[in-house]
Amino acid sequence: MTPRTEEQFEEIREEKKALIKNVALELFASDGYYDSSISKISKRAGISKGLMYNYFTSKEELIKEIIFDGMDEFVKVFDPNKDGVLTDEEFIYFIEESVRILKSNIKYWRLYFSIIFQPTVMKLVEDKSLEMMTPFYKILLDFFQRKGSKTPGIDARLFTSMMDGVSLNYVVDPENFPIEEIKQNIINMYK
Amino acid sequence: MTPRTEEQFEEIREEKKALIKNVALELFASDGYYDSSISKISKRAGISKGLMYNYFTSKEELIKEIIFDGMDEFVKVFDPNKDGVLTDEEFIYFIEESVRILKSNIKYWRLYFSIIFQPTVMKLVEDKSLEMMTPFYKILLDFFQRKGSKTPGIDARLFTSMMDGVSLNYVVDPENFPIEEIKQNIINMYK
Amino acid sequence: MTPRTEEQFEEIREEKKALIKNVALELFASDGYYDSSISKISKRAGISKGLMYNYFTSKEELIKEIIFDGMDEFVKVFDPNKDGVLTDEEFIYFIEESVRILKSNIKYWRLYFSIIFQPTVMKLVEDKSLEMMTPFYKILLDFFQRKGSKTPGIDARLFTSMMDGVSLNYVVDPENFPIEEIKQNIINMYK
Amino acid sequence: MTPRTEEQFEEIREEKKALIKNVALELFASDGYYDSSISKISKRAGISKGLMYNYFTSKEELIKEIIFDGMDEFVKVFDPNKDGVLTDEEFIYFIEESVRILKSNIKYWRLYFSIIFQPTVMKLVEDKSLEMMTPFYKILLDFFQRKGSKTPGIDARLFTSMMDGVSLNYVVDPENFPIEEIKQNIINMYK
DNA sequence: AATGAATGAGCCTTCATTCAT
DNA sequence: CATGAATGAAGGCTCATTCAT
Repeated sequence: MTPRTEEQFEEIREEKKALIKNVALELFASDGYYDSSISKISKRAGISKGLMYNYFTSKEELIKEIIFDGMDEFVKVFDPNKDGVLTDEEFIYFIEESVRILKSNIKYWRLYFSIIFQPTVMKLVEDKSLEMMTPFYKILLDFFQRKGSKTPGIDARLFTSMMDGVSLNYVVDPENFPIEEIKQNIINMYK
Repeated sequence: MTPRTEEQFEEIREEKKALIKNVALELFASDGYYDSSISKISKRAGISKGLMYNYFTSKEELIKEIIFDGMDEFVKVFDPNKDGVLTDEEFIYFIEESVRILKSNIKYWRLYFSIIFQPTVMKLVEDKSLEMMTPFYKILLDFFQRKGSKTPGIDARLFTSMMDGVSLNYVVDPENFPIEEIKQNIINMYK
Repeated sequence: MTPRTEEQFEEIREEKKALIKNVALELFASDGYYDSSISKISKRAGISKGLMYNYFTSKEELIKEIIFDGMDEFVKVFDPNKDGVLTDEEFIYFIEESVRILKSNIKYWRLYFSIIFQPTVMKLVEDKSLEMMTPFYKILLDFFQRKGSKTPGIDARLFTSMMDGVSLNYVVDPENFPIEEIKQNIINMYK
Repeated sequence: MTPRTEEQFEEIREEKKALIKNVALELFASDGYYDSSISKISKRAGISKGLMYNYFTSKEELIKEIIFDGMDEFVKVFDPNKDGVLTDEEFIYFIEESVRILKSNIKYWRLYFSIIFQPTVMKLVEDKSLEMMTPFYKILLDFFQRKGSKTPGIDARLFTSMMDGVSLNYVVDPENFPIEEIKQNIINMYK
C-alpha cells in the first residue's frame, strides 16, 4: 500500500531496460535491424509495445544505446591508456584481449559489423565509433614506429584490417572458425 | 518495319534489366537495401513501378540477381580453375587480381559486405556464395600445403580473413585506405 | 498533531484541483486540447500522472470543469438577474463588464472559443453553455423591446454577434486589438 | 489493353483528390481535425488508407490544401482589387457578397473558424491567411477614411469584428441564425 | 494520497505488390 | 510493353487510462 520508493522505481527501470536491450541485441544480431520490429522485440521481452517507449524514445535510440554500451564495455575492459605505449608483451596482450572481448560478446560484434554497412544506422553511431577507435590506432601507430617500421601507418592499417577480417569471419560462423589457432598465428607473425 | 526478332527483344530486355540493376546497386550501396524502395529505384531508372515487376518478380529477386551477377563476374574475370594449382607467381597474381576486382566495382562489394550481416537478405544468396567461394578456398588450402605449412587450413583462413578485412576497410572508405601499399605488404608477407 | 478535519482535507483537495486546472487551462489555451497530454499537464503541475485521476476522472472531465468554472465565474461576477431589466446605464455597464471579464481571463476565453468548433469537446459543455447564456439573451431581448425596436430578436443577435466577434479578435491577438476604443465605439453606437 | 494516357491519369487524380478533399472537409467540419482520422476519411471516401498518401503527403498537407482552396475561392469570387477603392455601393456589395460566400460554403467556414484556435493547425496556414486578408483590410481602412472617420482603423476593426461574430454565429447554427435580417441591419447601420 | 510502470487501442505513414487500362 | 492508381499489411509511435505498490 505504501508507494514504491524512488530506488525501487530506479531498480525496475534498470532491470527492464537491460532486459529490453538484451532481447533487442539478440534480435538485431540474428534478424537485422530492419527485420526486428519494435513489436517483435516487445513480444519477445514479454512487455507491451507502448512500454518500449517508456524506456527508449525511439527505435534508433534503442540501437544506439546498445551499440554505445558495447563500446563503453570495450573501452572499459580494454583500456590501452596506461602510458600510451605498447611494449611487445602488451602488443601480444592486445591481440589476446581483442579475441577475448570478441568471444565474450559475439552477438554484439555481429551487430556492430552489420551496421557498419547500413548507412542509415551507421550515421547514428559513427561519431562515437571514431572517437573510441582513434586512441587505439594512435598507440598502434606508435608501436610500429618504435619497432623500426618505415611505413608504420601502412603496417597499422594492415594489422587492424586483419583483426577486422578475423573478427568478421569469426562472428559470422563462430562454431567453425578456428579463432584460437588463428590468434596464435597472428601473434607469431609479429614476433 | 520488319518485326523484331525474338533475339532482339531479348537483347532489349536484358539491356533494360542491366540498367535497372545498375541503378539499384547504386542505391542499395549508398542507402542500404531497406531504405531503397522500389518506387525510388524505378523513378531513378526512368521506368514505372509496375514495369519493374515485369523484369524482376520481387525486390528480393532484384537484389539476388545483382549479387549473383557480381559473383559470376568475380568467377569469370578471375577463374583460378586452370589446373587447380597455385604457383607462387599465381598466388601473387591472386592477390593482385583480388584488389583489382575490388577496385573495379567498389559499390558492389560494399553491397556484398552489407548483406553478409543482414540475415534476411543473406539467406537469399548464401548457397551460391558458398558454392562460389569453395573452389578458391580449396586451391588456397592446396597452395599452403605445398608450401610446407603444417596447418594449411589455419593459414588459408587467416589469409582469406585478412583479405576480407582489407576489402572491408577499403570499401568503407576507399579515398583514404592505402590499398596499393597494403597489397604490396601482403605480397611481401607471403614471399 | 491533531488530525485534520474533513473540511481541511476538502480544502487541500480543492486547492490542488485549482492548481491543476490553472496549469491545464494554460496549456489547453496555448497548445490546444489535443496537443496537451495528461502527462504534460501533470508534469507541469508537479504531480504524478496517476494522481490526476484522483482529482479528475478523465481528461474530458478536466476540460469540462475548467469550462464550467469559467462560466460560473462569468455568471457570478456579472449577474444581470437583479430585476431582470436593463436600463440604459445597465446596458452600458453590461458592455463594460463584458470587456472587463474578457480582459481578466484572456486564456479562458481563448479556450472557450477554441472548443466551440471542436464538436467532440463542445458536446461536453453545450447544455450548460446554453443554460448560462439564455438569461442574458432574454434580458437583452427585453432591453431592445423597451427601446422600441421592431425586431428585438434580430437586434439582440446582432449585438451578441458583435460582442462575440470583438471578443474573438481580442483573444486571438490581445496585444494589437484596440479593445478599449472598440468598446467606446460600441457604446456610442447604442446611445 | 492500351495503357491510360497521361490525361486520363490526370483526370483520375483530380477527381480523386477532389473527392478526398470533399469528404475530409465534411469530416473536419463536423468532427474537428483531430477526431477525423485518416482512417475515417479514407473509409468514408471509399478508398484505402494507403491511397490517401498517393494524393496528399500528410494529414497536415490535406487540411492545408482544403483551407487554401477555400481561400483561393474567396479571393477569386470576391476580388476587391478593381481599383482598390470602395464606393458606398461597393461597400454594400461587400457585405452582401460576404454573406453569400458564407452561405455558399458553410462547412468550409466552420472549419476555418475551428482552426483559428488550434495553434498547431493554425500555424500551417497563418501566413497565407494573413496575406489573403490584408488587402481587404486596407481597402476598408481607406473606405472609412474617405467617409470622414477620425478613427478609420478602429472603425474597420469593429466592422470586421462584427462580420466575424456574425459569421461565427451563423456557421455554428445556420438553421436558426437570421442571417438575412442581420445583414440588412448591418447595411442600414452604415448607410 | 501518491507514484510511475504498464497497457492497448489507435494514430499517421510507408511500401512491396497487384491490376485495370 | 507500360503506366501509375490502388491495396493491405505492417511499422513506429502516442497517449488516456489502469494498477501494483
